[in-house]
Amino acid sequence: MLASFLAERKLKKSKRRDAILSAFLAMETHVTAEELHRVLSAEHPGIGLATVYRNLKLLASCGLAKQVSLGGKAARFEHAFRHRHHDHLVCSRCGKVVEFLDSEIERRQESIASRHDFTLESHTLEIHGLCGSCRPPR
Amino acid sequence: MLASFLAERKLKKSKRRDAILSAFLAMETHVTAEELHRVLSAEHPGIGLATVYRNLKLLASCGLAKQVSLGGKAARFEHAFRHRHHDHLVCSRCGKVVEFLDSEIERRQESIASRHDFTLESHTLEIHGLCGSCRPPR
DNA sequence: TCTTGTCATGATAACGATTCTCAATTCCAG
DNA sequence: CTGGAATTGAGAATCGTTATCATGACAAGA
Ligand SMILES: [Mn+2]
Ligand SMILES: [Mn+2]
Ligand SMILES: [Zn+2]
Ligand SMILES: [Zn+2]
Repeated sequence: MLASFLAERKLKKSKRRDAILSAFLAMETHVTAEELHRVLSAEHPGIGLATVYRNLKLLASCGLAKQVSLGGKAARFEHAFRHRHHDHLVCSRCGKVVEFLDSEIERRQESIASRHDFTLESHTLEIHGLCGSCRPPR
Repeated sequence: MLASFLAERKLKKSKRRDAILSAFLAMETHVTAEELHRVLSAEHPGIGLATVYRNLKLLASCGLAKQVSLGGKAARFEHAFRHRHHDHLVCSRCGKVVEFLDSEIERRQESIASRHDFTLESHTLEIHGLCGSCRPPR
């Protein structure tokens, strides 16, 4: 997947590139470039933050990663290979993220787009609220 | 509306504040602080960009304006007084914005939130695509 | 109307996230 | 091996936004 993408565009393999890819794949959260950089620094000290950004963008453009916002200011990346599209429910207090997919909502978005003569390209749906453990009791 | 809000918090009226409010109200688009500043500069030269930011934030906190993102990097503000909640359809090429409201989608978001034991606070739904005039013919 | 304490403002510095620049390094096809 | 091309790290630069701070405007009371 990455290999063919690199080949097609005469991009090279590199130790850091591989390290970033596997660190990202090992990650199970919606991660920030900085967070990933911190993790990587343990095994690969000296790796630059800019390189993490560069490669994350690369992973995104070849479909291995997907950038999402989740409300915060820093961009977050999630796995995109063999991952169904989904939207997010985010706790505004602790940041907990729940992924969901509602096909009726998806369908309606299609119809809204075509009703207004738009060719749907993508959409972002984020629901923010307080999760059970953050909700004040009583 | 603004007046009572200001009074409650011992904030003052001011020429610029009024100017910003009315310029904003006159605006029919989803405007950027910088765009509004540019417009204001015609009638009120010398008004600072920081002041526009400050007051736009104020308008938002008293319910006269609402901040939305619409995909770009700069925050945009839209009227919020006597305005029903709605979501946006945005042309990824020319930036055209269409507002819509789908009550079934709204309802489903409620149910998704409660299904996961979240207390819904807000949501953001943005559909991106190409509008009719931007879509390549062929 | 003058006084005064408070709030608002403009200029500009600071910020955080991200990208860019560029010289040094690493790749890899030949 | 080599040479040319791609990659990298460090740090500068960018962009939108906020913070600082000295100065000006406001409103309420004397
Ligand atoms: Mn996700
Ligand atoms: Mn709108
Ligand atoms: Zn929570
Ligand atoms: Zn368009």
